[in-house]
Amino acid sequence: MLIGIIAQESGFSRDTIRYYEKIGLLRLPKRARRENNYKEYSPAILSRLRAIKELKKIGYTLAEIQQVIASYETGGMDCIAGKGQVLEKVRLIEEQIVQLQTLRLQLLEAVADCPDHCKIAAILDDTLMVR
Amino acid sequence: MLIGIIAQESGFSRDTIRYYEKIGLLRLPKRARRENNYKEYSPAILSRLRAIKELKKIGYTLAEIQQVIASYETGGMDCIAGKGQVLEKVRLIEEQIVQLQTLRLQLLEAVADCPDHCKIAAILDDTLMVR
DNA sequence: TTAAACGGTGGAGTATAGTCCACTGTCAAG
DNA sequence: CTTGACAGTGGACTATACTCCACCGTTTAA
Repeated sequence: MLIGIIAQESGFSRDTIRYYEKIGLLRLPKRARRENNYKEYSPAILSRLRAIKELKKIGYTLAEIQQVIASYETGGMDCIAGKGQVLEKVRLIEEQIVQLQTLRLQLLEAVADCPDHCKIAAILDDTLMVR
Repeated sequence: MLIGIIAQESGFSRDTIRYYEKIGLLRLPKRARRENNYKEYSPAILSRLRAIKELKKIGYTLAEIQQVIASYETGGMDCIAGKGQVLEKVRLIEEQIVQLQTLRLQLLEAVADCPDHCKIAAILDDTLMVR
């Protein structure tokens, strides 16, 4: 199929598919062309795009996706090691959540006394001392 | 003071300070030069860098910082409007937290049955159907 | 036939916040 | 004096994931 079709079927834009080819996430044989030089995308490429879509949904980066699919395709996919990596991702996410929650509290605190007392103005008073 | 000194005092790198000048977050009068053409940074610039540092700590982007400082300096700082903006930031943060928590659960779910059942492999089985 | 959509390529741009590189001039310390 | 650090400028690079632009050829539908 042509790129417009596979774009439609996969839910990725043509530009995104070309980008994935450029970074090696998708591989098209050089001979996969029509007579007019248009690229012929096989159903296998569509499958791969669907895999990419699913993995992106659970937070995998493109680099990680490339790695996971490569392992899978060479039959060397190690669920134990994969679990370790996933748990590491979970840990990073938990860290992020804590940071966001801290930030949230700080912001709420900043406006708690508004308009009687404005913490942002206080910061600026303390640092700029211009008023 | 010279850039090395203000970098030291402010905790920002020289490159960062130059970057802030470039994007207009810091403004140096053209005449603020020594005889050898080295830039002379006034204490006011240091104050401003300190303000930037504090605002970054509570999650403000550089664009937001530029805006807030500008308002403050023109005496037009509106605590009420500022509160609205802050609460909007809080809302976005809360959204992010929810997304991260969802993602966390999904990832934990993905490895829950590992190594008996590997969800990642299942995704790849479903999509790639190559094994 | 014509115009618009589609396809191709190469490359730059976007967002955000820096960071690094190349080159030149100045300053300070050994 | 010499060398290394410091300062300046312009511009490219980094990270991540696209998206847009310019230009050219092909296809499609009115």
